[in-house]
Amino acid sequence: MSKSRAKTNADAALSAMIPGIGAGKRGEAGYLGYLLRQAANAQRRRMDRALATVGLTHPQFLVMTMIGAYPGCSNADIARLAMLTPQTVHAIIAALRRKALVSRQPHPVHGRILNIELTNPGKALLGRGRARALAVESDLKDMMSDLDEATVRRWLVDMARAAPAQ
Amino acid sequence: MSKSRAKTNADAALSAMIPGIGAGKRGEAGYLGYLLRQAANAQRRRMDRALATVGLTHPQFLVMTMIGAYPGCSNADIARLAMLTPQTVHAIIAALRRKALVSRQPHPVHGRILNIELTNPGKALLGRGRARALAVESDLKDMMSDLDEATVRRWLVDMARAAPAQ
DNA sequence: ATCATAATATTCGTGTCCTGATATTATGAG
DNA sequence: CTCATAATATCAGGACACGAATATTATGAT
Repeated sequence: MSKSRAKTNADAALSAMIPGIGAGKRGEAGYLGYLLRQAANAQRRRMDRALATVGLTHPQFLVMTMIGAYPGCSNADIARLAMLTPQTVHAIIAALRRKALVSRQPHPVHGRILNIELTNPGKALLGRGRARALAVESDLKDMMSDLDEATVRRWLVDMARAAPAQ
Repeated sequence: MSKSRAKTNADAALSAMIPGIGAGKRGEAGYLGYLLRQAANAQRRRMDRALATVGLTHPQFLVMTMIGAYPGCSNADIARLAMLTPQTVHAIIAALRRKALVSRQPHPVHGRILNIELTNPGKALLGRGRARALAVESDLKDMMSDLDEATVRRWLVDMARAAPAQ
């Protein structure tokens, strides 16, 4: 019903009222929260498409990236880094363990913590995923000026900081 | 492990390396895609908390808002507006029908389409949810200048426009 | 030493959200 | 009219993502 494909349209009268992505409340006049969701949604889909070529979901890639950056971190550490709950990370780690991309070792001192690390196949796959992710990131930067980028980055960090404590 | 609550900390050596929300790659120097995800994540949680007081999830509120704005729209219309797949919207509509917040009528002409409308209890609940949502939106606007807001809005719309076709 | 507090890992149930697939109904071209 | 094309609604399956709850282990104060 976005006017671009009104060829086979069941109810032109109603459909004509429904705006496309840049129009009406879906455009710059819309709610900030809605626009943020719309943009993040698009980004998530771009990343999922890109990472599907190496057999990873974007949450899996995110968690593997965290583990690569902080080898030996715990489930709870990852949850905080990724702004997810421990339960969610648990499910993602379980999927990665099933694929033998990560392994866990009991903490040498603390009896409860399990240290998580990438396996060799995990490191290799992460490298291939990173190449895809960087290509997407690069496209994003090309979309705006350096001046705007500074403003946008500051705003994004402020938005995350204003989050309620988990 | 964010330094703010390092009281009971299992592994201070590793934890000290892990940045908080505004620091390191979690700050303005991080990947745009990651920052966008982090910000949208925080916003989603704010909305879910606010809407939980009226018993709605934020996708349910979003879909009800669409139906309120375009009464008689179809499942497919909503999917396009919310940037979701028809299957996802189907699940949300099913939940709303279980709660008797929306109803469906066969399209008067088209034999396949089902027109969706809010019930009276649905309209009432949407009104109460809207008050909560507007309070969150208002807080967002207070966080930045009018000049920055224009830049941010333009960028968010560009990000959504660059989405791959569903 | 004990005991409240807190952090960890985990399970359960519900609600998104996607890809893939199927059945039904319209529409347009021939 | 007929048939290819497309749009609709829906089912099935898998992967997040959350709140609530449980069990285990540490820590800190008394």
